[in-house]
Amino acid sequence: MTDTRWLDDDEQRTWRGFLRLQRQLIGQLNRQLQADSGLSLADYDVLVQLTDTPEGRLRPFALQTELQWEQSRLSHHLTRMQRRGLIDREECADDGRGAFVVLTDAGRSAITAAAPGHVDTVRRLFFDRLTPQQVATVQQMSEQVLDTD
Amino acid sequence: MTDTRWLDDDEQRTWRGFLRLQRQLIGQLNRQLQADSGLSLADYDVLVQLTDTPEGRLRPFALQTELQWEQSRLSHHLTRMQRRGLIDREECADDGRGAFVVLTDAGRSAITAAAPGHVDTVRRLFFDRLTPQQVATVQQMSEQVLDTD
DNA sequence: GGCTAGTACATGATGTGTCATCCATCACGG
DNA sequence: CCGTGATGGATGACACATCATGTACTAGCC
Repeated sequence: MTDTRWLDDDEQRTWRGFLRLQRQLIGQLNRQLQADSGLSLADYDVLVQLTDTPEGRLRPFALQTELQWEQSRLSHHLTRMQRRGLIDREECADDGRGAFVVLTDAGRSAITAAAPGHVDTVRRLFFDRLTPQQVATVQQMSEQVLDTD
Repeated sequence: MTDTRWLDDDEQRTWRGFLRLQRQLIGQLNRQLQADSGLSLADYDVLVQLTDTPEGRLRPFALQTELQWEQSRLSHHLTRMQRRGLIDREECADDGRGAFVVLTDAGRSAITAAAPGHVDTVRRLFFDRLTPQQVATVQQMSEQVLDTD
């Protein structure tokens, strides 16, 4: 057990800043979405995946790998979204265990209504405040950090 | 109402990458802390603030401004931490409305035990995977994005 | 003193994420 | 056909975050 290399002041500032940045961004995005269209960021992500398919239907496990969510989180979330009428579940003929998640009309109009405002907010809070060089760095970082695992 | 400037593919990748990066990092940090010392990241942050004071006592509103938490989140969280014996509440003589949050012995030993492993993890997952230049960019970014508001 | 704001904090309701666990079904070797 | 293990998915319990609201006290101001 070697000695811990504590974070120096600079590193502390960076780390705290990163945590705060991330919490602020997510928080504001969530509030904007919630206020303007009654959706959460998670709802939005699910709906986007569904609208990206021609039929507006996906197997949950496909959604799961797209979103990189835990399986039970997805299941719970789908239950809540179904209760709110944004999606529906259908049985899967091919696989007796499986199911389909289907976009409802309400779901489709919700995402259609929400998208412009959300994209504007992402642009305003994130891209507009960073230089192209910084944006490129973020891209690199996410690849580096995520791949190394 | 002008037309929405949608995100191009590159921007989409960057944004998704950032979201995923952040979720992964927080998730792993939380799991490590939880597994190794039974604390959450939030617990850890509260305890750090308390240990930074000579007496291990702070007014909740001071904690709030340090952590930048919502007041009710803090209050709920303190209730849970108190129930687990990590902190205690005391009345404040100066201000009849106020209170003090005090570090208990259990709380102090919990943070002492947790700190090395947590710092190691932060280093391993974040700092060790980034170049000094990237770290500097993160620092800049958090300042830019957070100040602009 | 009495009125009015504002501050410090708590609480309840509700939505969200995680863990552990369970059930049904599929795939496959015997 | 029959086990055995893997896969697709649901569920209950619980920790956590947020919103709206409530309570108690302080601090002016008349």
